[in-house]
Amino acid sequence: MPGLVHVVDDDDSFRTAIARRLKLAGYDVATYASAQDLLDAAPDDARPACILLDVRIPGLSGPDLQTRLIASGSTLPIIFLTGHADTPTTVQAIKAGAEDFLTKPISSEQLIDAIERALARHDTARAQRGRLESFRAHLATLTQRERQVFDLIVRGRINKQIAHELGTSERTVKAHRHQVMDKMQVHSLAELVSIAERLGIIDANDR
Amino acid sequence: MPGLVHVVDDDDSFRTAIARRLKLAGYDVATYASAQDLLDAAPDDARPACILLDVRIPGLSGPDLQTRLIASGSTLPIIFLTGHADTPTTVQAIKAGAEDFLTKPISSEQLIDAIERALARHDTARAQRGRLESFRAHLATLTQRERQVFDLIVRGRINKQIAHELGTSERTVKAHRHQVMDKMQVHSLAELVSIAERLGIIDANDR
DNA sequence: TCTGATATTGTCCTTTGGGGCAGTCACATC
DNA sequence: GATGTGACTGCCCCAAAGGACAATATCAGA
Repeated sequence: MPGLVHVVDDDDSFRTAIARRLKLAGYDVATYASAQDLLDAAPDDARPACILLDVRIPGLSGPDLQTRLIASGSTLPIIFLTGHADTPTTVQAIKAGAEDFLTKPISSEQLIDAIERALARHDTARAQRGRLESFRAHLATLTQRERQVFDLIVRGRINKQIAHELGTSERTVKAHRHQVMDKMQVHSLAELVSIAERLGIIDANDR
Repeated sequence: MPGLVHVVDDDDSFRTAIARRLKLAGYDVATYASAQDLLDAAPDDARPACILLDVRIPGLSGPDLQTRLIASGSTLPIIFLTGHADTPTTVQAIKAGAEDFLTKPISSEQLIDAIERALARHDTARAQRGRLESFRAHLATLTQRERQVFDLIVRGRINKQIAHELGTSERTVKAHRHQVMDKMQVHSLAELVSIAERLGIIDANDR
């Protein structure tokens, strides 16, 4: 499946021109006249895609849209494109994770380079997010008690200590522990700790 | 201890002027006429510090110096300062991890804001690096065999499997395992896995 | 009121991990 | 040749974890 490029620009003639160039290069293209149009379309993360975004557009600005998308949890990489770049905006956009910041006019070669990088990054980001999402989903099925036990397990406590800290018996902890391993779909403590670490559950300074 | 600002700029009058302003603001200042001068001085990571760096200087350019410093493992945050900013350079510098990219003339307020951010980031980066360095140092004391056992332990293998994979006995694995726990100075499998995860030793797709 | 989810606990047994004690073997260094 | 280090291993014992089977208690809903 070809990559999908979401083009957001208020200039009709620019949109059609860039869309033609990108389609020629083998990409699927979706165009939007405003940031709000793209938000309304709610592009999915399901396929390799990126956003080609003008900085100065009526209504929500490019950076505004970037902020909204990040807040909504999107991992779509953004390539900014602008006629006139000012340094603070550039710095801010890149710091916020934009894939690139290009100035018009732009050569097809440069543009396609940037798009390829963006699509590649989206791929890895999606894969990574997919794994984490799956872990988080499992984690969400834990009951309160199971979650407490989970937290103590991955911090290296033994059942006896956990039982004491939770004011219950060692046998009960074993039962919860079993549930945790089952629900998280892991077969070893090592896997469980790996996952907890990747989800940022383990504080570096708590031992 | 006040923050230390390394100022790299080939313009004598600018260096002295900026040094005066920074000292007034309560910082320690070291000045360098060229990138090479700073490399020769080999500033240490031991105290809160940052680099205020002109992009265009004779010899090694600002971005060149940035590349060298990153390659050498420095965690000193870099604030670029330039008379004329071009977009590709700005993008590249920020992507490479520069703390900020400012244009001359710069207000003291903006400058000090940037320096404060840089110093704060340096602090956390140093703390984090310190912890990792300590883990790495412990890891380096493991013998080949212990390291093999370590790798298998943190991937969730049980002693029996490790013994089989290494073609040795379970008792021997236990002995190595003991050495590993001892040398890494941890008291639980969970801690060991945490460390391995933070050092990037566990591949996400190996289970 | 009956049901399902959650939390709790017991007994019994097996597997796994941890470690003391003791000893062999190879290899390098002094 | 003595010494030291790393790798290897057996026997024995204890602690911790895992799981089978069984059971009680609470509470929210249907």
